[in-house]
Amino acid sequence: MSELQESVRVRFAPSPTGNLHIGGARTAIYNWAFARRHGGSFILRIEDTDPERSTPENTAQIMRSLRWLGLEWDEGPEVGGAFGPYLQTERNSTYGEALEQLKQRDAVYPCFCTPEELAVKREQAMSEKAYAGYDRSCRRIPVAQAQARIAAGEPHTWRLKVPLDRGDVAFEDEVYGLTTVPITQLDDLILVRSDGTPTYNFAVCVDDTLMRITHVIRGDDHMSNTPKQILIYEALGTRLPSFAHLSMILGSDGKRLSKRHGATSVEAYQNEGYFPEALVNYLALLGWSLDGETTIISAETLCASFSLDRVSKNPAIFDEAKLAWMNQAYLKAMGAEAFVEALEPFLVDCGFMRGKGPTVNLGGAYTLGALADPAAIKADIAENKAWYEAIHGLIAERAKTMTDVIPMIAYLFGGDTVELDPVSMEKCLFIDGASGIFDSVILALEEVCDWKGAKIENALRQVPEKLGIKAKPVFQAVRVAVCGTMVSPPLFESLELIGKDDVLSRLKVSRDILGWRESFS
RNA sequence: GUCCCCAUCGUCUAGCGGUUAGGACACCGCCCUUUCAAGGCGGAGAUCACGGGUUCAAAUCCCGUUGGGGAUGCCA
Repeated sequence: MSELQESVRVRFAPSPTGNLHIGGARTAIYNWAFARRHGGSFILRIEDTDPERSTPENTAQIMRSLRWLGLEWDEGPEVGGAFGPYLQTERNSTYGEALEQLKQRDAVYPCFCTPEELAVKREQAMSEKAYAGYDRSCRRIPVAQAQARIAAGEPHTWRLKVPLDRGDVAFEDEVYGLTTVPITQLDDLILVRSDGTPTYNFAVCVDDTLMRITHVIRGDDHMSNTPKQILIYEALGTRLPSFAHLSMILGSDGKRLSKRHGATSVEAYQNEGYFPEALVNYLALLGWSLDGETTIISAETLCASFSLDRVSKNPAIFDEAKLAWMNQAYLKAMGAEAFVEALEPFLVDCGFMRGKGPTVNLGGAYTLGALADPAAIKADIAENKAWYEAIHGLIAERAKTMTDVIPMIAYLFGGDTVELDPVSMEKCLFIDGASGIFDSVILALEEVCDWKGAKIENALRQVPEKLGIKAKPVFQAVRVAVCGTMVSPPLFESLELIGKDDVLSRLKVSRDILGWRESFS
């Protein structure tokens, strides 16, 4: 790699034709980490030259996702910078100037072929022989004649005059190494469309030059564009940036990641309750490795150690299970305070209000659009921080994402009642002598003054001892009565959080049910 | 069609001429245990896509084949 004689400047240049997807996020992460590693600048540029598919909403969403991931850009939309504007649609005059320059250098020529004509030519050439691009017919039009046609208002594009005597185009890719493309494969590509707007390849070269980009780190799909762009740089007479291409991220079937693979956008993972740190960690290691051993890596370490020569050339299959595992690793490692902060939006969305139960409960699914007042929920969290923080210890070893947490903790919010799961009742509640056991349990718990997990456990352990039965069925019955199901977070801590009065109420409900049941048999 | 690129356990990867081919996820078993997890320990899993070379020695270097991906747009 050549010496970095000037400060590193890299860019992430998404086109806002959709939201930020997994592949784009990884490209952004590598650019960002590379900039941080070299004390350079990370620039965001929006490539919105396609008016058909670009929307301001997508631009906003992409920026939201980047910020959520913690990838702050040093220059770009909303933060400014000395080389703006950073939206290509706002840079039209710049491309116009660049085109003028190329005209003066005799590096371009007008092409009057219509899209229809070109399509016919292409199809014909493809079927007959090896098609290698535009046949350059308009290049042979005499200058005076071309000028006259332009003056007459005939629609035309501007094409690059690829030097016929130039040898093959070669470049040293920072991850793929030397790549050479025969010049015969490169045609006179269109730089400026008939409507005066620049094409992707042209805009990229002009912008990367003007924005002083030193390293172009981008998706693999641009590998074949690179030789074309090198030709444009040469026509412009500007220095080439370094290039580094990143292999693609594939779905579980080895095919290009798409909707049918499930969540592909960063936003979707955010909504599913993944942590940005975990996503960044996972994505960073999907195609790059520190040493082959490290699986959990902080953003700081990533920024201190990222290098292009350890980027993998192989396309990688996106493994949801590993991401989920990693997310849990972050969940376990994060402090209770940070956990509550992350949990709050999910509680608000689901309408979980202490004592009032989950507001929206559709057959076990807690969905967005709750009825509870968000302000009230937030206030309750603020006033009872310790209570909410205790949840972390209950679920960290059991949940992978925040959306896992929600159904897991619903029972904590029911106040004096809980929804009882029929299967769990059948298996663990309706056991021999259950109502007697419950009488003892209630009696024992009523006597607990200091309502803490350890005290509750002591009291509860005495029940099976006195009755001369095993502890397990007793605990399981209590679990069902208080938590609603036979599978739940730790029992004693749960009882502590639910509170003595509510626990006793729930136990009495079950005791009554057992009483009625026994009276019928 | 033509051009470019890629190829190590199911998955992500380490490896850069000499290793019992290492780690992580997933999987299986045991331990722990009031449930579920988590954790600990152990296991299975890769003839390094295939075929030729080069070399005393090849997963590592070279050539070919096969398979996959990308480009070949007035999309990016």
